Amino acid sequence: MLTAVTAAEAITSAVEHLARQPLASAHETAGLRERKKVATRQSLSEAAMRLAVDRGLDNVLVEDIAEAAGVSPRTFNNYFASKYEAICALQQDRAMRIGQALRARPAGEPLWESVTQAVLSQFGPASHTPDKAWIAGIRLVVTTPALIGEYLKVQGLAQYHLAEAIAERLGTSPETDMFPRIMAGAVTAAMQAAIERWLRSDPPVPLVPLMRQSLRQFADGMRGVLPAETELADSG
Amino acid sequence: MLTAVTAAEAITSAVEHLARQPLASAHETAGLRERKKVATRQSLSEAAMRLAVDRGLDNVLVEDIAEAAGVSPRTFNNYFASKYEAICALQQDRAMRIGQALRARPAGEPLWESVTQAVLSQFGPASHTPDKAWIAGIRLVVTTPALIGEYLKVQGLAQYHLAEAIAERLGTSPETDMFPRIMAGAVTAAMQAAIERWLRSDPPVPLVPLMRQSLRQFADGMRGVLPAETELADSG
DNA sequence: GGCAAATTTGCGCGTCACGAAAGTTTCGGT
DNA sequence: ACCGAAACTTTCGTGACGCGCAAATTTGCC
Repeated sequence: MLTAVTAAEAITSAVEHLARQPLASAHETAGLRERKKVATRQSLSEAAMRLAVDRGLDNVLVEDIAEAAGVSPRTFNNYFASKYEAICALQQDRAMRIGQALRARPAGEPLWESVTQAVLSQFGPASHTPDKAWIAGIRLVVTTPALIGEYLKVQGLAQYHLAEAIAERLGTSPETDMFPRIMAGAVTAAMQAAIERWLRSDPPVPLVPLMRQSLRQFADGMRGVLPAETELADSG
Repeated sequence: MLTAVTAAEAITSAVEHLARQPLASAHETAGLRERKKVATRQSLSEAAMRLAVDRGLDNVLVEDIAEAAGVSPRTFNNYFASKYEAICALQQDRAMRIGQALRARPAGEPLWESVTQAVLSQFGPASHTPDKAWIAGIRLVVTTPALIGEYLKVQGLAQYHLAEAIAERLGTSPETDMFPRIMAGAVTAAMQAAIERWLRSDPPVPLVPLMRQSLRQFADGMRGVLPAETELADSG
């Protein structure tokens, strides 16, 4: 794995590297080959998560995960570069699907609404409180120091993906317009904030309203914070 | 390294783990102990960066870095968990300093201005085009797949730090108000976007104006995108 | 059925992360 | 200036990891 690429191409390629992974949503399509790959990937990811949740991350070897998924340890590494990556794969997939969801929104719709809907669409029906396993999973990821790094990495990559989708909607090129990136950063942060706060909610509340509220706080907060209309800006 | 912590506390603690690292700015203060630690850390980080830049990341062992810094390999791991971490330490430190800079802004100043100044203050004088080594360093980090992950992680942690500083300024608690997190996410993304674009600038341009422009694009972009004033919002 | 391409697998190696304990340096009180 | 405690470094050892390589197996397609 050598390292010569043109600057910002690399990020894109890194994003694609993960984006290229078959999403679970590719269920319907394709031949046996593809379906098996998806299944294996999911198997591994789920096994990793489950084992880590109820046995403790440090007590799970790659070997265990592979065994639980019925493949050789070597195959594990064909899918994931580390057990951390395997554990975060679900988050990864969901994050990637948000970009897709955004592209699928009706053409005329205002960006804000599209983004909101795209995001919310990936967290189930509005009043749905996620099941125990999912909660335990997220909690594990957000709680375990060793996983936080991976989590942040996933979030970061998701930003690029989301930014591309936003740029498409705005009809601008990410090469010249920095706004999509920024917007994506804010939206991603809004999601994270909502999730964290949701994790802390003691009588557990449904996630989606919190998520919606977070995006609303984004909007409302910005209004109070934006500087006066840019007057005749300086240097370039 | 076991893993039982209360949910969102862990992130904070992870942030602190890195934030707690002595910053190079602690130069002036403290006894010999502290100063040596800072020196060693910096030594290691610089060695890692330099070696990676001109020899290729894959041709640098932890052992090499330790040797170049004049310490034992084991000591390297007392400071950094991986060579990637070592390489990104400079970015790490700068990111952390932005939070400090924000806290140091005059009390009455509007948030937007404070943030802008805090950010810009960490990228040198306005017309200063960074030196070759720094450029090569950033390019390496943003270009090498294996380092991108670490970079994103750093950015993610920086967000938390920045968010805390913003929350302080706004006088709200990050526990209940999600806006600081979101704002921090946007600002961080703005910085990244500016840096990437700057890396791509062919007749090299100074970074600071680009950074300023990015923040301006943030503001201007938001104005065009914000939804109509929230009317009587729903569920909570 | 059978060939080409993709995927899985076994093997091996160099590297890594980190616990434990002993050695060394710094600190603070007297 | 000395001494004991605390902090930091080092040596040693180990289990695990990440991945290149090449052989074996499975899948896709005609």
